Amino acid sequence: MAMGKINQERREEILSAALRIAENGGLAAMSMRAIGAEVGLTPMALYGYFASKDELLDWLVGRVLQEVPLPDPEADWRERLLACARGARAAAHRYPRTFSVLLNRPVVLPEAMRVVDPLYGALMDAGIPHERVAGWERMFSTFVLGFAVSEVSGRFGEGNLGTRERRERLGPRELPAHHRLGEVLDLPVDWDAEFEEGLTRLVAMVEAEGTGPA
Amino acid sequence: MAMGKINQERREEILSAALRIAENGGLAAMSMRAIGAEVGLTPMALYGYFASKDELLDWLVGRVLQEVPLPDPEADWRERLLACARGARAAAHRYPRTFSVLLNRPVVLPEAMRVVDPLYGALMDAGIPHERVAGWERMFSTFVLGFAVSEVSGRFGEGNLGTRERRERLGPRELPAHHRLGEVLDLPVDWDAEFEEGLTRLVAMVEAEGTGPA
DNA sequence: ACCTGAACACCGTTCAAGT
DNA sequence: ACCTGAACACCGTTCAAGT
Repeated sequence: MAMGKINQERREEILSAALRIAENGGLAAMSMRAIGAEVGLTPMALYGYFASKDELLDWLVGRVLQEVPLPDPEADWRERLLACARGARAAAHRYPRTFSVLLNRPVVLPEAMRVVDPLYGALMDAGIPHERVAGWERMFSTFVLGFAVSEVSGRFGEGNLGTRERRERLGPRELPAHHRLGEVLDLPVDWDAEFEEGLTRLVAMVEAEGTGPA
Repeated sequence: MAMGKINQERREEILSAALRIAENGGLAAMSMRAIGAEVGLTPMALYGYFASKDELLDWLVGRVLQEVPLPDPEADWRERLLACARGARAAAHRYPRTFSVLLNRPVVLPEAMRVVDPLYGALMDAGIPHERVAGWERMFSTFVLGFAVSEVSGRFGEGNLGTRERRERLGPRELPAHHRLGEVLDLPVDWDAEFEEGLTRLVAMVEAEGTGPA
């Protein structure tokens, strides 16, 4: 940037505008021109706040991370882990078209550390050896982000509509296991319950490795 | 499309060209013009094979999935699960700039079912109740894809370079847990081992829920 | 310190036309 | 059945200029 003080409030305003545009219209609609118009500026004025659109997207990761609430530090470490996970998934549901930037871009922001820090704290309090805390945090956040992104990107399937007919187009020779399972695959899915089940398993695994409160 | 027979070979050729361009130059370099030039066609000729660039990207998901090898159906269910997971991660390392399309786009392709089918088969053979097979497959593939995408997108950090100085810029008040952990966070990470550890845990969990071979 | 306007080299895509 | 060329409405970004 090579720039002196710049108006931080205005920068936040620009990022919120970008987020708004991405949520109605999709990420593709989030052009510099559209963002500029949303805040009443020429597209070129944005280059006073961000060196490029790519840098703006990096900051947008931080803007989305701000929407993940921090857990109550007084709570049990289990409660803190659950609160972080549920808060992140809730943010994904709130910003379904933008959330995937979290998995697609290298995270090199203070905001990322702000969100990771309570996870480190909870894992230490669970008694995880210090040299293994970062690895557990990666497991935990990979599950949470992976699940949330899969949900909102539609990778898990949009309510299984049409799944049955697609399955039958290929036949039991190509898809033996699908056909053995049959109509069980068309059952509705309780995504909340599935997420909570995964979380419960993870917390149990942390508990098993931990040696009790530090 | 509203189109009769079209040259399937040519379509594969186009998708391979697109993959090649994305890998050297990044996804942003994968323009219709660039893809056309790579196969010796006008950009407009591509619209005879794909209705839009978006549809081309959907097919590209299938093209990447083709790179995930199918496991030996004679092997133990554990071996089959491991083979699928390692094969998918290997594909991510082979196509680091393209692989994230798998998590970002709804998957509605026969190729996706082709990859999922052996997972269903392995989970059934592990004794997972039929109505829970799809859920387990989602857990498993979320871990594998989430980990692989995080690795290649740099979300896990590029060898922790600069982590220390960024940590110290924020101080122990904002990042208490980071500072309690201190230099342990700068230790090098064995990604292969971390992936294998996660896999081992997942397989153990499947085994615990399963009731033995069907 | 912050913003604009014109311009450049690109995009994806439509349309009419060619063989 | 397959492909081209010109054109349209967009992009991100540079540069010189304005206050």
